[in-house]
Amino acid sequence: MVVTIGTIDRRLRQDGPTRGGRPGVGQEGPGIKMAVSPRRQPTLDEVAERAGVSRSAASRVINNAPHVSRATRNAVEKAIKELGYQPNRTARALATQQTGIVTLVVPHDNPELFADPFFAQVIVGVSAMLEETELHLLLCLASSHRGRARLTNLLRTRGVDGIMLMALHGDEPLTDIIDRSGLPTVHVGRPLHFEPQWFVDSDNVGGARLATEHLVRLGRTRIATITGQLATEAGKARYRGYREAMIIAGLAPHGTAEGDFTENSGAEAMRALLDSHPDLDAVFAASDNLAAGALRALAEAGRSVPADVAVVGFDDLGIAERTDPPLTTVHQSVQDLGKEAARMLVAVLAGQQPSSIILPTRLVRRGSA
Amino acid sequence: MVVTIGTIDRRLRQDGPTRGGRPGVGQEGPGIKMAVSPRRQPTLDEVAERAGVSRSAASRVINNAPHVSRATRNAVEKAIKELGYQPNRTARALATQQTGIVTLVVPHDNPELFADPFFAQVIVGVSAMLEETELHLLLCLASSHRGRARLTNLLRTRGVDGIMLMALHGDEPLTDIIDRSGLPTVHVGRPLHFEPQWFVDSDNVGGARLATEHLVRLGRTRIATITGQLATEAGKARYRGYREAMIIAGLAPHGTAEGDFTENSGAEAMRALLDSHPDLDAVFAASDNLAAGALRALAEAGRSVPADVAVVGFDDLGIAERTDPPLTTVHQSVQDLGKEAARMLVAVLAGQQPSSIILPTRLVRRGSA
DNA sequence: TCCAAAACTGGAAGCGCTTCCAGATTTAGA
DNA sequence: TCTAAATCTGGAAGCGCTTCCAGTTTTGGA
Repeated sequence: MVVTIGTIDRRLRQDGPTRGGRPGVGQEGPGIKMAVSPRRQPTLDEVAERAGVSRSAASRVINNAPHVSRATRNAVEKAIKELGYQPNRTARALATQQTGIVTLVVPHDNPELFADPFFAQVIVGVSAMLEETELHLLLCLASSHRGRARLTNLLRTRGVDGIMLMALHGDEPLTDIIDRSGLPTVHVGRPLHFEPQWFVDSDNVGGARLATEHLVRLGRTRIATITGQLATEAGKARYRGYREAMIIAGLAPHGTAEGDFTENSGAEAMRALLDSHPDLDAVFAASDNLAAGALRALAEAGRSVPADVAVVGFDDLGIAERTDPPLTTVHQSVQDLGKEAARMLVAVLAGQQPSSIILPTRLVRRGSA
Repeated sequence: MVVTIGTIDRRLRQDGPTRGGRPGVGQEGPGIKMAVSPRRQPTLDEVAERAGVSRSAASRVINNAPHVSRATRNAVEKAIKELGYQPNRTARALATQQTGIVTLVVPHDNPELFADPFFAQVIVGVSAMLEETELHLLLCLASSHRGRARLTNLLRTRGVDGIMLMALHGDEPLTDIIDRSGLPTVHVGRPLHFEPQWFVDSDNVGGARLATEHLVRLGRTRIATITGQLATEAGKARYRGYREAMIIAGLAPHGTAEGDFTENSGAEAMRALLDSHPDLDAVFAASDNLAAGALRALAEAGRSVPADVAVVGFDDLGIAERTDPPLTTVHQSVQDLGKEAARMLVAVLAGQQPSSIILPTRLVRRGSA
């Protein structure tokens, strides 16, 4: 039977002693078991018995531990194969105190924000790296209070072995929660107010310099900038890169407007700049979204790009190719960001002390500058 | 170039063979433990002792089970509060045979594909729904052979309680793996060759009809279509919707070209259509990406949209607003897709028998038609 | 006041695996 | 051939929680 939305009865746990099936949901009574009862998997004991050895011997074989004779190993391996045995993950986790799961935490006040391709790219990178290990990825989008509570619970109950945190805003209450958990944590992008022990970040300052220097090289002298939130490390860093490049070039900043990394804010900022500095001949926007907005505003104002005003963006996550004109921008490899973060976390979990990493950026020339 | 930042000094307990940290990775020797040793969490026994009751009583309190006197409950709750106790997730999972984790499986042959905003939206929806429960989300991007093996392992070792599967292609080997696992599975989007017991899908046929009917209503009569892969349920369904609408309108299809849901393939298909049916006056593209490509090709061919050729897309995931002209398209609520899938899985896990769901679509009028 | 029924309680047996340890077996050196 | 060292082995004790069960206490009706 198929029903269109609206008709379905969405009661989850109704009154009465429904067990709900979830540990910790907390109801009473004899629970309903899972609708689909999986056939029982063979246990280590069964393997051991079949192989005619003790459970410990079997365990040693499985874990590749020493002190196993050739004969024992063979017998156990045979039994494993015959039974199609796979060690139970949970039992193993309980015994070893390690879950084999790491989490990527993405705080966000607005679910839409997660739709930014940035996150998808990080996830792709993380996941590509983890695929080479035995670790699995738990994705934790923590927004609401409830979301944070869930995360706290996850960490305190030792539900994961390690954390990758995308620290977005300045004062993320999550950092505290995470700190308190004592779990190894790798930051994807640096937070605003401190430098974590382990992080991987793009070279935002360097990238912004690259962009600005490019504009200088084109002979532009009245170069404005549209920044991202300055309450963001990336926002600050890109702004810094711009200023440094300007100073080195012996130029004075020619207009600054703060956006919030969105296209609309970019358009708005551009309008403000055109207002305050009508003679500007170039603008460095701290993200492609901002730049796209700026392009729109410039078009509306009748300025041609790049003839009248050259524009450079930052990110190169796809939008840059679709603007009109296509955007000259600073490319950062977000997948690598994720990949390196995962690699770093794996190293930490293995007891190593990896160094934090700053990934290079590069200029991609297209039509807008 | 990768710049490493400083050397962080943090005490580490070195020496001895590295354990690798991962269960199942299989090394020998006395391992180093985790770099960061978390302070031990209090156990249920400690709670029970402090409360002066038995462990079972304490457990009952925590699980809200019946047969607990007011006094016992109070004592235990007090102890819990004082100790800051949180039940250990793994231990509980072992005892209850439920992990409290569900997985969203996204098969993909190309990591880039995952960057499609579609997935992000599904994740946002899933995650929003799960936030209301005690369940966590494990994201499984299974591509390579290794990825599939990992998934198999995850399922066979009972690492998750349930599955949400985005069945993309026709003959996904994963369906087999998943079937075999016996775990409750909800499909996000229907697979090509069979109708699963539990799925949630958008009304692709209806949406395509909406789109085509709109073109008919505009007075267009030579309406072509650019389909997605016909080896895809969505591709097939949208094509079907188009044909149905045409039949109802008493019109004959006026050109069909198959794309693969990408912008480039859309452009290519459009060129082919212009070639074979130069007199077409409208086109229904089975996705916004396809439509965006079509718009490009039309512009290149000097046809004006919508004057010469009206274009309608499908999806409405952001791109539609940014094309030139903005795309009239069929809106599907992908977040809801995720949300409903999660809700359905939760219901199944709770022992219910939810009905599958087909979510409505609606036409969004913009500039292209 | 008494007694059966209802409500509560803690002991104990798991869940499936790892790992310590003491004893048994090999191995190799003399 | 004998013995110390090296290697292997299985028993047993966890990991931290749930849950069955039998015994104990309360309750309430007569």
